[in-house]
Amino acid sequence: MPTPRNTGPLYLRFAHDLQERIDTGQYPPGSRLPSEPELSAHFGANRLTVRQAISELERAGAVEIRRGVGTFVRRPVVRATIDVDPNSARLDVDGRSTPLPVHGLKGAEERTVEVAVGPDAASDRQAAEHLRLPTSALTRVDTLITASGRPWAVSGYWVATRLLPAGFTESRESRNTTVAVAEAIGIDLAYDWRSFSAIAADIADARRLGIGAGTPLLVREGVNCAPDGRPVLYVRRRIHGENASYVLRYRTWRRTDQEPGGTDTGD
Amino acid sequence: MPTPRNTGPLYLRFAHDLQERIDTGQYPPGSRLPSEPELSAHFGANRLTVRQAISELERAGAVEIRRGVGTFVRRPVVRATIDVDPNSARLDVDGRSTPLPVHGLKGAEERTVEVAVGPDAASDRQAAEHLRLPTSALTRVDTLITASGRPWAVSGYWVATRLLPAGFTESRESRNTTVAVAEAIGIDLAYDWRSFSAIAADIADARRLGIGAGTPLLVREGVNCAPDGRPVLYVRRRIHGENASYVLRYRTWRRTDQEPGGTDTGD
DNA sequence: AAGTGGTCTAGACCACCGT
DNA sequence: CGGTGGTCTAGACCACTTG
Repeated sequence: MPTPRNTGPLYLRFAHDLQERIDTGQYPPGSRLPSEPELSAHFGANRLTVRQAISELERAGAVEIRRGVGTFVRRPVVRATIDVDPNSARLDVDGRSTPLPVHGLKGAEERTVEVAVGPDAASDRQAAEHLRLPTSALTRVDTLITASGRPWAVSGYWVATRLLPAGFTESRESRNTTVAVAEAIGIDLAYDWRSFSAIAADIADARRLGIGAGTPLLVREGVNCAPDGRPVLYVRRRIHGENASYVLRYRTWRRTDQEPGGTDTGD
Repeated sequence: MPTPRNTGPLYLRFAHDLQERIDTGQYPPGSRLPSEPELSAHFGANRLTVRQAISELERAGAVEIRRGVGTFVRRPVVRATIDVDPNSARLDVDGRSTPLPVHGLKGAEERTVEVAVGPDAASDRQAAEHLRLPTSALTRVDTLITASGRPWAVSGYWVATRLLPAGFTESRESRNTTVAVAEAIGIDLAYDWRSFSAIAADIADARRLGIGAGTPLLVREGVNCAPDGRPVLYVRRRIHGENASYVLRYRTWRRTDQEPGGTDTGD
């Protein structure tokens, strides 16, 4: 049984106190917490101290703060689920793209945000390593995927500059950037590897996604390779953690039939 | 080019200002930022406001704060990588466990922290749904995996109480809980599905992992099933996001030979 | 002992939301 | 308009680390 804080900083005690009230149903999902002045009076502490406690709950995902309205207990989140076929390494079939089905994501669009040649940040060096090229030989395409108009994910695509046709940097919108790149360079792409990790949103990503710095992001990285096995494309996508879940189904692989016309985002 | 904040709250402007100095190498990785009083004087703002800016950078993972010492620019993190064989759904081969190789994780141990019968929280209801049983019929085993003595991941294992032998709740330590469960119930387990997502550490997990609430966690969920396909075991593991990355290799599947005696954590 | 970050207070003003 | 949360200040004391 975890200790119910009778020691330590006040704001942590208050946070645990409030969390317990949420857990026991005293503040059920959707309900409003007492206002900051009310809690301040109740705990006999300064409003800033109470705010720090509430801030802990918000960072932990337990409450949602609505400015000018109040602080509310969050309901369980519903994630979009993305099926990853553990067995198929092919991205294209018969020249047509077969993006993975995404369930629970509506009205998705992928828009190019920025195109840079020969960048040199941490992720650029990562890409260079994976593609076995110097950063100066790479072009990076950054995109933003929105769903129903709201930011859903940011992605970076790295590919050798010399493979890209001259006009490529002009294309500003596409339904699936991986497929667009594959078509532009005229190479049939297959998966080499993919990886999943979690990071805190840095300040730049936070701004583009309209979330706070430090919000958990699900990171999907991967390399696509040519038929001869040479790595060609490195992708690094950051998705607001609450919005997605990648699923590997090992038994009976079948497309779920809910969400007809499921969005294809290149996942 | 992202806007260099000339508007908005002071603490965000300061945060962007400092982030830019980090990006441009004015404050290189490992270096110390000016102290809070120094920054306070430099920006001409209250120390609390400066602290709020630094707090943004810390949440974004850009700096590390060491109490009594200073605030330092973080170096790139090194993650343990866990290979996921996309093609094999079998957990046991010839009655021996074949856990997945983990690279970069040293001195791992899994210890049972708590055993509960018939719980009823959000994740318990999730488990009940996946196993198609009421929560009252389930036993949950919580474990903590440490690496070199430091917390690495917390896990929950849910299984039908009636399948477990009487003495199972006594076992306090095992090298691999999934295998221990499989042996205890005498069923050969295979993967049904696995999923990856990212969440903010809630207050309970944060305490067990020794991190702050809201820290990004990589969540691996999964169901293991019996040979006849019935779901038997539901696992939900939360790993400090910075510490792990799951990798699916689609080409030449081979065990990497670095990290000999690689730890087996049931991944 | 000196310097660092961590917590807390009291009070003020602002921005946003609903009625 | 009144109530909510968001930002900022000035000042105080504490806990921790290093020399």
